Amino acid sequence: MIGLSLLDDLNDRQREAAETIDGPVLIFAGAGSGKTRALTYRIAHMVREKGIAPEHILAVTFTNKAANEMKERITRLIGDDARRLWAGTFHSICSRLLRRYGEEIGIAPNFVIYDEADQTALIKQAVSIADIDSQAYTPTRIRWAISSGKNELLDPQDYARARKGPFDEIVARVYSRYQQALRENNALDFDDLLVKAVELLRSRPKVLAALQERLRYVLVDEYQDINYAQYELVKLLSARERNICVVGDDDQSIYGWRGANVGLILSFQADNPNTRVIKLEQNYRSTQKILDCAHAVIRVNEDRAEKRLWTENGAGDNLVVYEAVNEEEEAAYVAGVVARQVRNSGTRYADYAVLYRANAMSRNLESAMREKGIPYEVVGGMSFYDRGEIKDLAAYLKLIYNLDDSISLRRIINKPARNIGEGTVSRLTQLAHSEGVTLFEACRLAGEESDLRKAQKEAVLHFYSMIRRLHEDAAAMSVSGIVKAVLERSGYTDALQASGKADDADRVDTLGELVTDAVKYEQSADEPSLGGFLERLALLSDLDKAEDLGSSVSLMTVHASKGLEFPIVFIVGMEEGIFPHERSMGDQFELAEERRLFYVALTRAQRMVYMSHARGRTIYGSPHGMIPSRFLKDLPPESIDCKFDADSPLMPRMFGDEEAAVRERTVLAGGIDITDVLRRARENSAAAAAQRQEPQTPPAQPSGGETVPEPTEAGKRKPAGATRKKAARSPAKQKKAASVQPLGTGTKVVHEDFGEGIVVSVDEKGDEPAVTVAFVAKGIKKILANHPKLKVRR
DNA sequence: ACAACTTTCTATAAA
DNA sequence: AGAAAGTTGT
Ligand SMILES: Nc1ncnc2c1ncn2[C@@H]1O[C@H](COP(=O)(O)OP(=O)(O)OP(=O)(O)O)[C@@H](O)[C@H]1O
Repeated sequence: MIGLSLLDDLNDRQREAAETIDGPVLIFAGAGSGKTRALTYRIAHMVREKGIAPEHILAVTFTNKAANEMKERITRLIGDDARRLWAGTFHSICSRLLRRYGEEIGIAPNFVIYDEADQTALIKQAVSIADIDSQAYTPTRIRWAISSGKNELLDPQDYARARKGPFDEIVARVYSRYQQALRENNALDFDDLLVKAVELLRSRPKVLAALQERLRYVLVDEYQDINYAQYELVKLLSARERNICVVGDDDQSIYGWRGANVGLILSFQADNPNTRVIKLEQNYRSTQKILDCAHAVIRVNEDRAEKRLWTENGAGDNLVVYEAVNEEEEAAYVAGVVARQVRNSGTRYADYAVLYRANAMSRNLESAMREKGIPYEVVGGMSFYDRGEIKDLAAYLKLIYNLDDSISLRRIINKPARNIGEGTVSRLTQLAHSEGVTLFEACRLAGEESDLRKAQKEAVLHFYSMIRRLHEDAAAMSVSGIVKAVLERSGYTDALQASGKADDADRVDTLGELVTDAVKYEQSADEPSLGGFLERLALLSDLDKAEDLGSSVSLMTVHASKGLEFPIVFIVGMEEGIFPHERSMGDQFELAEERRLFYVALTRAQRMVYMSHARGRTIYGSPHGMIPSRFLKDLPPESIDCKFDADSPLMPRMFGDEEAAVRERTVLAGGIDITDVLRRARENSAAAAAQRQEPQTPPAQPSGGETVPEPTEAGKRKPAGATRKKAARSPAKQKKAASVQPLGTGTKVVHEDFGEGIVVSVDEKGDEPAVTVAFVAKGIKKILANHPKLKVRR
């Protein structure tokens, strides 16, 4: 439909990237410069103009959602051929590879994928057998160590050889047992998917050759966050044709903690002779002020490739830094701004994202959103798929799919209660050991002859035949049919319904949703299968799992927001110990990564950013005083407005006895000196006041109007969340919004009844913005910002 | 074996 | 504060 103008949507540099299809290409550029778009169009161009069959192209993305959206966009550009493209995350691609070719290296095609909880459970077993002090060496720490070993492609022997201390010694021992246990369970953990895929390609030249023949063009997005195993995989696959195009930004490397190595993108050019390096400098996403702030933050880091971005989008509004009393008030502020803007400024809920450093911080935000009736969607954290009942159901499915999976078996053998307790399970384990059979087979043996009591024998045998029958029947059933059969035959639903508790009724509903999920899967998958469904369950990213971002406010971690964009972004919890996180504060490298993370957060925004920090916060149930994040200090003062809330009873004191206020607040904050907060607040109020004197200064309240960059195309990795046109606003709304504009902290005002005064704070929590004004004659009063008797004093 | 109660631990980030 | 783990009584 686009004809010859396919590449018209690209600038010159992007077009160069899209047209250079042979040999190594590195697209290296800052945030929002159109890297992903260049990649997408490059694929379309290859198929459409260069006649390359889509099945010869492999595109690796960071989430499956990104892969699907890329496919969809390419489908729009070139038609249904795009469906034959290979696109996905490293993990899903490896999983598919191993299902197909895994037997070559001894992996049965019905392997199951172990998630973190399964891994930890397995390590616990390995640790207990190995008689290791599990106090000093927690399963979690060992899991981390094993995982980082795997990311470097170290097998247990390599790990033992490279050990550096007593901890590594233990890890090496556990690692070896752990791998043994995985084999016995016919399971792979997340990291194994990569490790085994590399092993396959390295050791089976025929398989490698077949894949190289098929995958002649390899493209990788977000290359700054790949680990060594992934690097090796890409290298192997692209070794023959050497048509490898990678895209990334060293400033956005935020996954070092899980083994990603930013050096791999920095050395790409050296690694691949004749690499064409393409740098993109025009930013299409954000306002100049957002870019200024982002650059001011990231330039502090050393050892980075300097990239200066420019934009035609205009300056935009000043970014806002809000000081909240505590986390609740912070959340109320966010919800208040959203509610008011959606009401008054013609924005939509989907235009907003609230970003935070840690998943646990979503709680307050959620309740604030609920309170104001704002639709929201939490990405990641404790989601649908993490609920106990879903994991139970998944465990049933895994066991039915792979009868060797003892971890899943243990999980559900007594769910619902079947009178098979811990004691019985450990007897079964012993039996399995002594007879050299799987735990599942041990159930059958135990039912025939063993020292179990009659009731237990029957229960175990009954469980065995139930699973056995499901396993056999599954072959002829649809995925949703299997799911339903499990729920019925296991008695799981019955038990929940019989309990009569409200929570359990909710659980029944949740399980019903998984049935729906299975039906949807059947409809969308090319060849639906239980294995495919389980793979999806295991490998979907948090972002993939989230639904309906198109009509709600998105709540997610900064990590999850990578690659996305939103018109308006909130970044909450800008405090020392939170962002940067205290566990990163002791290490320069980790601190630099925290800074990059903040850079990523800022650069998600198209037209407005609100940052907030709380003076106090409840952590582990007890109150803590918080210091504003060091990153806030790096923001250019001329591009930000600071606000704080005078409703806190302490604030007015600042105008009288400031020292007392400081003392009082120091106590409030748990003994931590917050003088710095006050100093900064004063400075910024003064700066803001000074700025407001100048006529051309944009208003503090984002109007959703003039400075808004043009709406994006159907929208990046965020389908329905595109920006609204400004023309849609009614004159009445415009007038209303306009009258609110100039009242920021420090503004001098005059009131018909109260006389002259100065704005002490702006309250955005309510539906209508209110200001607290210190009147010279009448003292401090709180008034609606658009009150007709209130005027700005020139 | 299991429900109800008490104590301890927890919250980086994620496929 | 809330979840997980541990403990007690039936
Ligand atoms: N040539 C262009 N003309 C107009 N808009 C563009 C152009 N290229 C990209 N854009 C828009 O700019 C925004 C950012 O593009 P894109 O997501 O591709 O950037 P990116 O470099 O991948 O960003 P990030 O580094 O954050 O992942 C998108 O909304 C995209 O539609």
